[in-house]
Amino acid sequence: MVAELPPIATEIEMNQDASNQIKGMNELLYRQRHSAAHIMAEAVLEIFPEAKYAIGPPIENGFYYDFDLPRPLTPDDLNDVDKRMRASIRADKPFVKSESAKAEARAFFAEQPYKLELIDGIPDEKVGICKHGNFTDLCGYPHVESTGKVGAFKLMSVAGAYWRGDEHRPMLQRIYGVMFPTDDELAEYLHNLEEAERRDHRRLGKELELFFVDPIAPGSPFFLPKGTTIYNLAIDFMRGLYKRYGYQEVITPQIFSVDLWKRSGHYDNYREGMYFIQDEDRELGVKPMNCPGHCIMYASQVHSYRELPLRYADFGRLHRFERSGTLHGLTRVRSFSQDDAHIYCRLDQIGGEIQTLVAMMRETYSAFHLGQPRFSLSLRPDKRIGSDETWDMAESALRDALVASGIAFEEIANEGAFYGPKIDLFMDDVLGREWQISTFQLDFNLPERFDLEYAAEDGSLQRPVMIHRAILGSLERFMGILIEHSAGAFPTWLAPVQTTLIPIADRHVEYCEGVAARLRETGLRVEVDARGERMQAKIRDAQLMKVPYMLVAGDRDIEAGAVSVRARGGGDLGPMAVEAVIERLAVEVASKGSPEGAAGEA
RNA sequence: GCCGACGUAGCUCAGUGGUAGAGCAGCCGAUUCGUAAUCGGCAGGUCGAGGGUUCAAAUCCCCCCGUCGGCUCCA
Repeated sequence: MVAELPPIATEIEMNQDASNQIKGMNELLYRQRHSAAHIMAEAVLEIFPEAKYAIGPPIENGFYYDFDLPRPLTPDDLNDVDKRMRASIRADKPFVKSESAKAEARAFFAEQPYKLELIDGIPDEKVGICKHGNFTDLCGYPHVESTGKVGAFKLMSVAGAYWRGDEHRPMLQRIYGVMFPTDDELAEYLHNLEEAERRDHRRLGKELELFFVDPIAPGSPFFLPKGTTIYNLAIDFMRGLYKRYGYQEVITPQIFSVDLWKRSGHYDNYREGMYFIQDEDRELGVKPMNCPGHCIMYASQVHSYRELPLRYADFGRLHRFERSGTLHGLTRVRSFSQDDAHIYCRLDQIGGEIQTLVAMMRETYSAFHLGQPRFSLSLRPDKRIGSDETWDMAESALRDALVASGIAFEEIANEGAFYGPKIDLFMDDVLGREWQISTFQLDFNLPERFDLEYAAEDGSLQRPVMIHRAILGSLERFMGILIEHSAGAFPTWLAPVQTTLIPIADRHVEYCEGVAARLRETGLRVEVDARGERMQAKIRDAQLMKVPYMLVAGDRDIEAGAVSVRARGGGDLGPMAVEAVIERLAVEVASKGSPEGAAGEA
């Protein structure tokens, strides 16, 4: 295996434009991170010569490599790997690329089952080989010229990872590292990580007294009064939209006979995600989704084309079994409710409905001060129901609606559900993990299974199409994302406590209670901090609880019929008349603003 | 579920075979103060559950529960 490839510096075209697929990585960084993975494998093989090595790609903030090792890695091993990597980098060994015939490569990697499997999966006749020092790897991707050219790195963790992500295949040990071009950028990244931990919704949920989870109910959060306030405000907000956008809210059962789940197909396809209860005479399933119940409701009445689109909204509580290892604060839970709705409409109404959903989504993301989500459009999979004409129609209806709304989106072939194409919206959490929030899914299947019909203009009976849609998605998950994006400093309309009255001395408590009563009359959520603490301590505590406005009252204020206003983040705003404060807060609440500025754009 | 780490007071954490600790929070008392922590006292733990080793276990071993990170960003 010899034949030299062209020198690295002359652009080797990268497989599938690999570096563009990963967020925030230019080609140099891609090469550096990829090279670092090779250097790490070199180090691990020095320690464990018998190790089997699998794959080691560059990733968003660094790189990883998967190994099959004789024993679990310890933190000491990581230090050892780190040291050996730095030695290799100091030695500045050149990366030498070549190609070899598959047969030669198979002979070379005879003791490396994972490499052999990779070779089998490569369509070309020749495979890439990359060597530096004594380490040789199967590799078709570009590197830096030599080990000394990589950036600043730090090994982060060891984790289990199934070979090829398949839980039926062996579990390997994955070492994660981060790498940036310079020491400063690495330090900044590590600093940002620490900052991110401070705004982790699980931490803030406890600190701000919003929610907690207890081992007594894994994956099922308890919402404390303050968290419940926010949760209900989110629901109120959606109800407000429903009035304007023509939705009808409904209430449907929690537990259904398995007959329903058999008819809907959930029993066959989703059973492992459901909870079942044995009644005295039959088996019942706790609902993981509202859609079958809504279909029963739709079918309970006769429908005319004049009623369509018919929009049923439901905040019903859903239960889904999630594997214990996947539970995560509010973002992956077993018990939750959604701002769920199902729209029954004609095929030609799909486009208009989607455009309306985008408008609702924009209002919502703006009101909650979230940024722009990432959109994806998932197209027909191989295994599907419905005719090609129907799919053509449905896919272009979704695509056209997005284009008409000026939305940038990514089309993903083959990722749609078997029952229809869908649009998903994703937001990052504070650690850069992406979660699905909103979803708009077409469904040709359930109307079929439940034999849903409407009377058309010509008197014939037609089948409606169904749109599953949620804008906040799981309210639990939404709240988790909301907490992290706001760092707990919610816009005023959402803050569980909107103002705290701070009497300077005991003799000012009565006045504060009077002001608080006046504020409550206008619908504000107000507390009076009447503890025997100093004003400074009360301010500090209110700041830590991220209360938007602190109203301080002492002798001077009482005399003037005023309060001294302090805004969260804005400092001391000086004395204001009580009625002026009410006016300011009313405007801010109505505009969904915050003390730090107006509502964000979505 | 699987791999690894972790689980000590309400919270954050110290304690690695020999009498369970600190800070904050809580309670009581004093202080009545002008924009991010007033002072003093008191109380608070079957050391996640169960089993084992040992004269002796928070500490070592086994098992269970839970939490945290990870489990295709595909040579």
